[in-house]
Order: sequence, then C-alpha cells, then structure tokens
Amino acid sequence: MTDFFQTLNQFVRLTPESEAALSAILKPFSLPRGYLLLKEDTTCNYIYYIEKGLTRTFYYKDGKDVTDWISLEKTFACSVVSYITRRPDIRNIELLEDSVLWGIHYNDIEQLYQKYHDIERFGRLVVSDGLVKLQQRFDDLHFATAAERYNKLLDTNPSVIQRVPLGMIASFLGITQETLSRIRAQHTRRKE
Amino acid sequence: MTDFFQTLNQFVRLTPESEAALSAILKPFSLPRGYLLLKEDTTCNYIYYIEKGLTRTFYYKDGKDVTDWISLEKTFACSVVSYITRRPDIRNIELLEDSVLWGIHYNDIEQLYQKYHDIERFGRLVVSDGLVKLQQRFDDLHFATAAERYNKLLDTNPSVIQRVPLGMIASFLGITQETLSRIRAQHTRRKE
DNA sequence: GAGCTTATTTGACAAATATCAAAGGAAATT
DNA sequence: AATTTCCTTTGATATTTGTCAAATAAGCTC
Repeated sequence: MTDFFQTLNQFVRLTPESEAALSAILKPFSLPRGYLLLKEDTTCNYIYYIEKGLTRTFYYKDGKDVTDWISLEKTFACSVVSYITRRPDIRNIELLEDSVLWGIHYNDIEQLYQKYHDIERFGRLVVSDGLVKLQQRFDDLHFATAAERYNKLLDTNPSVIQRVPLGMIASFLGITQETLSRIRAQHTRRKE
Repeated sequence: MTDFFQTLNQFVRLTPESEAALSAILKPFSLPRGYLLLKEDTTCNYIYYIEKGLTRTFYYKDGKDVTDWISLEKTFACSVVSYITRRPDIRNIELLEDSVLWGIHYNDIEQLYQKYHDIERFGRLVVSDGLVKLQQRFDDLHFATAAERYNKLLDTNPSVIQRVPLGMIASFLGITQETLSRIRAQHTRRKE
C-alpha cells in the first residue's frame, strides 16, 4: 500500500482524512500469472494499481489476439472504456506474472469523489495522465513503420521487451510476430 | 454560450454559483477559416469549445502533414498533451471553417478547480470522455485495413467526410490520399 | 468566365508487411 | 531426461499500400 500512496503523491497531496478514506476502499489481491482479472463482455468494476507484476489488456479481432495495453508496476490497469462508460466491452485483462495489486471498485471511488474534493482532483489527474499516455502511444504508431514502432518501445519501455512474449509485443505494436522477429534479427546483426 | 452549458449539462449539473464563475472565464472567439488557433512548439493555453465550425489538429512528421484529430461542433479542441503537461508540443490547430468558439484558459479553470468541487468534477468527466473517445479511435485503427478505417469513419462521423478535404481525412486514418481516393472509387462503383 | 490555385483521381511500379508453412529453441511438466 | 507445450525464427510467396508522375476536376480571384 505504501507504493500506492507514493504514486498518488505524484498526482496530489491528500488530507489525512481523505487518505484514510481512500486506503479503506483499497482491496488487496495477490494472484498468479495467467489469472484473468477481467473477462470480455463484462463490465470492468475495478481499476487495479500494480504494486508488483505485469498485466496485459487484450481482445480478439477476427479471431486474432490483439494486445491493447501493457501495464507495469506503479501504474494502473483497467479497461478504460468499460470502467468509464459502465458497459461491457471486448477487453480482457490477464496477469503476465504473479502479481500484487490494489483494486479500487468503481462504486467505492464514486462515493469518495462525491465526498472529498481532493479525491475528485486525484481522479481527474489520473485520467489526464492516462489521456496523455494514450495520445503518445497513438502518436508512436501513427504513420510509423514496424521498425520505428519497435525502436520507440525500446526507447520508452525497454523492460516490456524483456518481460513480454514477442507475439504480444508485436500485436501491441500493430504488426505480426514474424515481422517483429525479423526486425529484431536485423537489430542484433547490427550490434555484432 | 447556451450551447456550451447545454453540453456541460450532459456531464454534470453545476450550482448556480459555479455556473456563473465558469461563464465568467469563457472567452468568445469568432475567427475565419484557416486561422491558426495553436502553433507548433508553443504551449496550448486554451481548450476551445466549438459552438460553430470545425477544427483540425495536425503536425508534421518527416515533412508530411499528419492530421491528428478533427473536432466538430459541440465538442472541444486542444492539444491534450500540451494543455495537460504544460509543455510545448508539435501540434497545430487550424480552423477548417469560419468558427465561433469559447476558450477556457488553463490558469482560469485551474483556479475554479481549486475553488469549486463540482467544476473539478466537470473537468474529470470531460477528460474521461476524451479518454474513451481516443481509445475508440485507437481501436478503430489498430490492425484495420485502409477500407475498414474509412468505413468506420463513415459510420461514426459521416459529416467529417463532407466537410474535410480528402487528404486530411486520409492522414487522419493513417493512409495516403491516393489509397483513400481508390477506396472511395470502389465505394461509388458498388453503389451504381 | 479566364486564369490561377488547390484538391482529387488514375496509372505504373516499388516497397513494406502479411500470410502460410515448417523448423528450431526454450521452458515447464512428468 | 524425456515429453509436451509454447515461443521464436526463417523461408517462400501473396497482398496491401506507398511512391512518383501526370492528368482531371473543382474552387477562387480578378
């Protein structure tokens, strides 16, 4: 939980009362690799703070597994569309490693939003940060070649490349795994 | 201004005091087609509500003009990245038609966020809505062919196709204008 | 409405990436 | 250690889309 409040402090400084109220709604999860946090066609009720581990948000498009987002430690994971709109959507979330998470239920945080101005501010800033990150991810793919996409990821999130299977990274980048494998082969050749 | 508060009411119901405070910071703009609302490498200080008209957010990538976002009436336009991070970024915003806008200055709304809980909530909900829309746009392009991208736009925003030049739509979809022109030719042929 | 500018279409060709198929490797399980 | 399963690489080929160049078409301005 310490990690969570450390991350939170990067967004906003809460009053002790708000902090206590927020810590009271955090639910701990300790779950194994492969666990499905969210199943497609259900409504996402939790946003998860990742203390330890790694999650992947994915869906099926024309029968093919497409990775939508990868969340690392000290960030959040959820189906943004479902959590905000309160409707089911196509996304699944799975754990790529054994993980320790803190879940925030939609209804619980809604109540705190109503009651505590500073928690509402926290919410606004978290969503704003998410919006900036998604825009940057979008920019990284817009009119970029397969190699450019991979290099950008290597720049911004090198640990993802160590921890996530190639096929998932490929679909995260909007390319096939064969193409990504060939790009990687080029890379190592260059380094020799 | 009526339009603005009508749109606002879809997000949240403000107290009369908050509404008055918010209306006091709205700045009216009436500007001609072609006007540059935001210039690249500057910080975006305004978010604009579009009462009438149409804006395009764009930047240059490898010397080529890339359309990032198109905003229609009753929606907002700004460089999300720059407005939130308070840093310059690469995006320009131009008017594609003579327009009537209401600008909200970053500093002004920040003050209101501090003072009025319900305006902070409004901010959170606007950003949340923006996040959902960006995610949906992202989904529309992820692993979609050129024709699929165009058809999706035709479904969700047909008016854009009437009002925005083909080259700009093409780059918005992440394809070349020649490819889009050929897709359109296929389309009309099918209808005959 | 002639002339200029800008936007769109079309064609020929090149490049990038996907697809299909198969072979290697690595890791987990018994 | 052997077996199974999953992950990655490689090769051959097909498809899609981009690039370059030129021809039309549509809008604006004087």
